[in-house]
Amino acid sequence: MAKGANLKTAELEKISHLDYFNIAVSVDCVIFCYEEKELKVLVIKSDLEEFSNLYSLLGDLVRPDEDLDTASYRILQERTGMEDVYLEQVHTFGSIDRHPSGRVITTAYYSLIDAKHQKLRLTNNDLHWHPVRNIKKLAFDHKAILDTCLGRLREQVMEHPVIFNLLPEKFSLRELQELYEAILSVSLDRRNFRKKIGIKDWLVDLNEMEEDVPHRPGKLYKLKPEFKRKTPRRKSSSPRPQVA
Amino acid sequence: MAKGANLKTAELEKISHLDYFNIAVSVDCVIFCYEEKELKVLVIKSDLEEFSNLYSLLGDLVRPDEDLDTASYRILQERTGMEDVYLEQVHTFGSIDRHPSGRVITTAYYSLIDAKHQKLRLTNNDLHWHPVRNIKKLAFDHKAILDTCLGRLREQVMEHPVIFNLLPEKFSLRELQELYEAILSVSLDRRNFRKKIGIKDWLVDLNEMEEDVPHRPGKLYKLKPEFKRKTPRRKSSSPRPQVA
DNA sequence: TTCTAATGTGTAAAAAGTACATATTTCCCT
DNA sequence: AGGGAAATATGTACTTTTTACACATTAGAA
Repeated sequence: MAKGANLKTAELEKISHLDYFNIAVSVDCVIFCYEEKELKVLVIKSDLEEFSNLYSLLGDLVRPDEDLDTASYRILQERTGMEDVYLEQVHTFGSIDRHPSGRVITTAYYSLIDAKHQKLRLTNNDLHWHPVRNIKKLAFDHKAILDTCLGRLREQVMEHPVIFNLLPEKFSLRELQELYEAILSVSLDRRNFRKKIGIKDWLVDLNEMEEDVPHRPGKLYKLKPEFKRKTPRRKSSSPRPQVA
Repeated sequence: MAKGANLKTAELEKISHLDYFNIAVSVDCVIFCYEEKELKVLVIKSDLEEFSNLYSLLGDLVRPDEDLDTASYRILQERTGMEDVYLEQVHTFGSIDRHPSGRVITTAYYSLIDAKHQKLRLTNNDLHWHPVRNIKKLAFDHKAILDTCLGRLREQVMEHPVIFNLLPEKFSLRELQELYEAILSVSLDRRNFRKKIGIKDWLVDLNEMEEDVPHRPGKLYKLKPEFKRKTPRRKSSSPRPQVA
């Protein structure tokens, strides 16, 4: 339940018998970055005793005055300090017993950020980037949440220009290809990859070269500005319903 | 808020100041069927005064002892009497002001059912099938929910064999094509359509013919059993988290 | 200067998608 | 019983996309 759940126990007791308002609502963020040629996810040591040896995703209860997208954005900002991030809702997990302290449903978001541009707000809870492929178990149902979000990312990555949120502004085609390979866990043919990316017409050739690489430098590219879409696709708050 | 929200006002008042347990959780079902060559959705007259002239989707508050998938299944069953239905979670809508009587977040599901096999549980609220293409406005944010679910259906329909849940067990290729055309709002070339369906290898030729058609009857097909997937893709309740 | 490691590029074959026309079968009507 | 209407069934040429695959070039490092 992370922080934010600062309810006095007495109050909790008082409402626990009520049928329809005793479900808490949280959001959990699967925050991906790409670092050292690996896809990583931001995790933190669980502060629940039940899960004392496990890590969990970053999440928090939704405040009564914020919508879900705002809540996920807040969590991301609190932890990474980043202002302009790509976030997308994926799925809501609502099993009865998914949280040991009570009924909490959670809406999962995934987020893509450029590891270079963020500074983690360090806590004493061992907040850190963890390679996705090493993660076997997480607290709560967070492993299932991670898997679902990774699945969604994989679905989107070939169709939509979202992957660029994981890279710095300027990148080489090799970096881009390695990132695809890391996300999809496949290896791709270089020529076919370049052809395919070329067809999509997402990139601008910057006429600049890589620097500080221990081999022949490659050209640098950036994403065409019209494809930058860091804010959620769906509007964060739908218009108030109009009475006929 | 539909039925189910039978809280006494005093109790409501008592808890309304609490920060984190005053968000109600509902599910809304976008129940599609295919009838008279049109895609239709099940709607009901809103029972809120604010929306007295509008229809809404079928929804209800989630009970404390049921998970989200179960709740959507219950709603569907209560209204259509069907046992074995295709249901899939799409998106959770959580704007602060989406519901006039308070903070209610809702998880939207879409469902596909064969119109022939259900009998609506009639109410005095004008529950009925409404052609999707005629719907301009619904109560709450239900029009946005409908649009989102229709969009998801369209995304899935060419890739996954879900569409067959809208058809009877046996169908002709013409019926199938007309259904695709209704969902996608396009018209398709018959020969190319048959080729494409053939490649997917989803169908079994039943060696039977249509009957009671006013023209030359076509062959009947059915979906191969291994592609029937009426239950939700994601497990309806995730395993209890295991402590390390 | 030579070696190494990566960049950059093209072509042929296979698969999938698109556009398009004619013969056939059944029903229905006279 | 025959003829017309309406829908079924089917194939081919063209284009586009996908896949498999090899060699010359460049810059850094030794």
